[in-house]
Amino acid sequence: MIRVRGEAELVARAGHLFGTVGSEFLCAANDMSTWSRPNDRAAVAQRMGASLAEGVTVRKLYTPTALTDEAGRHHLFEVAAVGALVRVCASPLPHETIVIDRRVMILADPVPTRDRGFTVTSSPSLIEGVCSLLDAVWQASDPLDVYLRRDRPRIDADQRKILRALAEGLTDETAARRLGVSLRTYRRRVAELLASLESASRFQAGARAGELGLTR
Amino acid sequence: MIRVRGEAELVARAGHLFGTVGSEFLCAANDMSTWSRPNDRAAVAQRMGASLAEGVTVRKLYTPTALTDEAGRHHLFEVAAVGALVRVCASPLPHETIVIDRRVMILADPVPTRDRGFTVTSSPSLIEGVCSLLDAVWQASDPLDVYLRRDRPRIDADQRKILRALAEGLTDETAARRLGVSLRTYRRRVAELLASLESASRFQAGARAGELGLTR
DNA sequence: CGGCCCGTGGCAGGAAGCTGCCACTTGCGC
DNA sequence: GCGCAAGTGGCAGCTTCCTGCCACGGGCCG
Repeated sequence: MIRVRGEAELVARAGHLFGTVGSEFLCAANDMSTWSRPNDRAAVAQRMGASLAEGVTVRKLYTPTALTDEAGRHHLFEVAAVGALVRVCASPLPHETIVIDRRVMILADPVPTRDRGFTVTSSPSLIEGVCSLLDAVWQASDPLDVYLRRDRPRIDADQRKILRALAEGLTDETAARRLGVSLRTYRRRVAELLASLESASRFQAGARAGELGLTR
Repeated sequence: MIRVRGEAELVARAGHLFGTVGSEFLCAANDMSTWSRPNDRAAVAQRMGASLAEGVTVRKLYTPTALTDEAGRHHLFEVAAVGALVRVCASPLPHETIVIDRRVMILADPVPTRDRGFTVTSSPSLIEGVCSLLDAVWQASDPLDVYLRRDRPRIDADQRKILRALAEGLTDETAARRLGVSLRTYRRRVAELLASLESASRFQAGARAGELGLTR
């Protein structure tokens, strides 16, 4: 377990670790303040793209802070586009945490003091402990798209009726009769609803609707 | 930072820390397996009571596992009764974590291997990092009473996999292949899931699952 | 060993859901 | 009137999903 001061020293002493990702890259932080310089960030994105191509899982956990500035949003969309899993967490994450292959962990001190401190460790017990916590936070967080979709799909009164019928577990036939439309039309409506919820199956649509609180 | 093996050694080398709690005692774990012997547990409860009387904040975070056996339930109610804050977290916490006054941290290895390993550290950066994660999980968790009030279906790890496949909008065929079971078995599982969610249709099950936050 | 329970998987037949096609109505503007 | 667009409903054929039935392969117990 070592301590370093400043990004420069971190890069010097642990930078090589970023090039040797084997299977998993995990990162949790408030925002993108660490790799503040655009070219650094671009380099990171590029390397990440290469890793993803090799089958590495990349998970990034940020708070809404990361979405406030345009650069941050852009970066997140970018990494999400190349296949990284991005989630947004409601609680603050002042200590940026990076875990590589569950073998090395980098823990940053909060907020960029002039020379930010970093703790680098490879202790399995520490890493596993932190990872299980990270996993717990991860589970409790929203995927980027879900977070952004919050209250996005516009659902009108008619669609809401369909939604409610579906949520009650009615068969299409029953629901159609209740709504006073033909089976064909009802199903058309359901299909439209699935489309507006961007879902491939009724279950998925239900899940989305439930997450978004549309069923209550 | 030191490593110890077995509860006995932990008590010998770090036991004194439990007596010197100044302001905060934080504990997160799957269940009560650590202090498995009843008299130990009673002693812990007693000391905790004393601490609480002195104005110490005690926060305990457990998973539903801790509530499965009668002894665990009892212990949790007991500590909650004397003023400890108890919350229940949906994600597993295999590495028991104890933090005292944000100055000392004990990280346990998972599951009682014969001689369970413990990592004890007083590194501020590590502790603060872990604490911010713990706080994040804490925030996302339900207080014990809230948790108990909500009657949610018990979903095990296998069912959760099914749930996730469904929530992704996969067809049964794809999902079955991914989970490595036959189509028949997969559908059996889905049917079981619908039953445990008391749903008549997949949409309804999705909606329930979404509402209960089971899809993340 | 035989008998039993349980979980699994294949199969088949049926139910439910999906959608393209077309015909019909309604409403609007020319 | 005609033409056009949009919404509806019936039909058909397809896919997906549901489930009862039976066979097979462990474990477990007497």
